[in-house]
Amino acid sequence: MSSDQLSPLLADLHLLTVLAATRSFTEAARRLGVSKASASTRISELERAAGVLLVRRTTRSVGLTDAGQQLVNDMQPAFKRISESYTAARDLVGAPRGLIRLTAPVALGRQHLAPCIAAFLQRFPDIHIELELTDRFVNLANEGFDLAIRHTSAPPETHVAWVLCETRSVLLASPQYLARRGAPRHPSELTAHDCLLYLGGGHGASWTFVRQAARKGKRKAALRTEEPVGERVGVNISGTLKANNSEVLRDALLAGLGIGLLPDFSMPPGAGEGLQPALVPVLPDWQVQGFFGERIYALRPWSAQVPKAVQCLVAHLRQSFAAGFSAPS
Amino acid sequence: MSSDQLSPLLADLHLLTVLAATRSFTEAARRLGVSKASASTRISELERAAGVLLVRRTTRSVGLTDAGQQLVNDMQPAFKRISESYTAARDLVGAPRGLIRLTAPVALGRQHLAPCIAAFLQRFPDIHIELELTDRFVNLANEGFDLAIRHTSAPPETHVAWVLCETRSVLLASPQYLARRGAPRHPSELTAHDCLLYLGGGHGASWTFVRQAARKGKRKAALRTEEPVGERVGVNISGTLKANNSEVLRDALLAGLGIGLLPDFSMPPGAGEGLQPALVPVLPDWQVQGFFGERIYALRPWSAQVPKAVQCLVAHLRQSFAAGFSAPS
DNA sequence: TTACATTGTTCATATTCCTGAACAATGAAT
DNA sequence: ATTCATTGTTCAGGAATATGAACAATGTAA
Repeated sequence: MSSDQLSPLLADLHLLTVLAATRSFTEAARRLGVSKASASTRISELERAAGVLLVRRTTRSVGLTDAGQQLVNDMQPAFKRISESYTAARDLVGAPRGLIRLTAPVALGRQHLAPCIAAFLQRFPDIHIELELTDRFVNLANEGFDLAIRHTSAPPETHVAWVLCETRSVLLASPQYLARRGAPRHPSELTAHDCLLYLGGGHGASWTFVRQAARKGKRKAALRTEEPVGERVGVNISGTLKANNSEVLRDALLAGLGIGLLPDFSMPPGAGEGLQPALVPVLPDWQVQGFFGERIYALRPWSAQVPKAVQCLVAHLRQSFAAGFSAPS
Repeated sequence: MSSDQLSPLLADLHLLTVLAATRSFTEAARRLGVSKASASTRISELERAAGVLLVRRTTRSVGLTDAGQQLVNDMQPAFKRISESYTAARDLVGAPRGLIRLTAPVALGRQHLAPCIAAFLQRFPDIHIELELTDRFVNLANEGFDLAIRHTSAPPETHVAWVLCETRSVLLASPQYLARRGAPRHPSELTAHDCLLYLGGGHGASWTFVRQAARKGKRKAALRTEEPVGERVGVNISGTLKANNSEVLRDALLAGLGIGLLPDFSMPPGAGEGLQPALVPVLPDWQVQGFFGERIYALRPWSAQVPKAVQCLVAHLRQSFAAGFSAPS
């Protein structure tokens, strides 16, 4: 059939693919920057033109008919290709520009990403960013994201992954708590403490400690211990508060509710520093392993080439994150 | 880059690919069924959005810049795929419909195709046909045709080819001419005659004859000749009229201007029949080879699947053409 | 169950985009 | 060189589309 009468339907067909991904008129419309009224009308119009029902509407949930799903499956790579070709052409000249849809964990995003991004946007005024903070692991390709910041130890192989920086997990408590309950001197003593547990990421209620050389300022003291470096100790922990939000945990730590594990970049400013530190390290000679990821990555669904704007953002983030987070003393 | 802001540009990008194929705003606009004003504005808008010059305008001829050509090359297969997917979905249910852009040789088209098509359109009111008659060999894919009718002996391998019918070339003259100049009894005598030559198709000014068993009504007479069946004779012909239009040749034949070669389907109604035939066969025991093609084909650029409307048209044409053309006696 | 929040659809209004004719520019033919 | 036909662009009027608030329907939570 002549493809020439298809031009005005292209936008509608693209809308259909977005609708298939979001399974929601509201969300699809939002993502395309049109009103949901328009989205609704255009899909209806498309169905009328095609003569086939493409979308199954149950007034509350949106699904695709077999015909619609088949159509979307056939077209999706084509639209992806067109999009990539277009941005490639656009990137040929001039300053990088365009919209970057970015997702990141809530805490990391608020504390570190947002400031970086502010500076970035000032430097590249033609780049727009849409930042969605969520601790849910979104499917980048399906939900239309260009980049994700992830705190993990093993990035998925199906994506392009840039390392932004290394991270550590640090065991912390407030001086008030330690004064009240005493500071543990061996991981096994933690069973007698209130431990604050991070929910999510599929972790159980246990921490694995590895003995390591003490940090700089205390090297001589550490070398005096009888225990060998490399010793492993697993501890089942229990406590009064479990939360899936690291900021809640941090605030609980500050309030003296117990001993908790935080990624180093989540530590409040001034932790372990100064005369009256808000939080101090617990068991500094031991490192907790495999709880929080060991690196921060920028992830991107695989594509033929990376848009210049995304390249710039990643470069900027690498630079900012490489500057590092002040590690607890 | 997020592909989501791309929706409104899709139609423009598609227009760009058509513009690349036609190298003309006027023609591209016509093919897409929009005004050239719109085509012009939209391309300008696209260039502004992309920030790159895509089209090289010399006010008279349209070319693409490197960036534009690259972009079109990248997107073309994607648009083709989308188009095919869409028509496939549309073909899932209901009566066949849609637009078929069809090209055919002028004479064949006017004389035989047009009547067939009239009946076809009546049977399938939802199918629209755009018929372009030209003796130029158009590039189907580039110029956006869905189907071509060709009179040839070897269809290109890159296309899907359906045989509509077999054809023969027939040597004819008017009774008046033969009465005036005498009827040749052997091909070699043609050098003394006025021969009407078809230009085009890359043929030179010679006809190759092969002796064959005489036709039905004269079998006994033919068997009496001394010459063996299969004898080949090449004749360099000359004459007063050469034309690239078989209808002009036919009219010249009718006017008694000479002896000419016509494909059997181009013969005027009643040729060789009745008491006062308008044209009579010349050298009926000889068959001219390799001049006009030996078959009529329907050709189609290769694609994953053939739209239902095109299938129906081809089936209809096969049926109509198989009924055959009344062969000269 | 009963509210509630959210979803998809509808409709009058406003915006956008397309149209068709007039114009300027150019290549071909005389 | 000059004419002529045709091309691409521009502009004002008009058709088609998008908008957003109001509505009805449905999954969820208490």
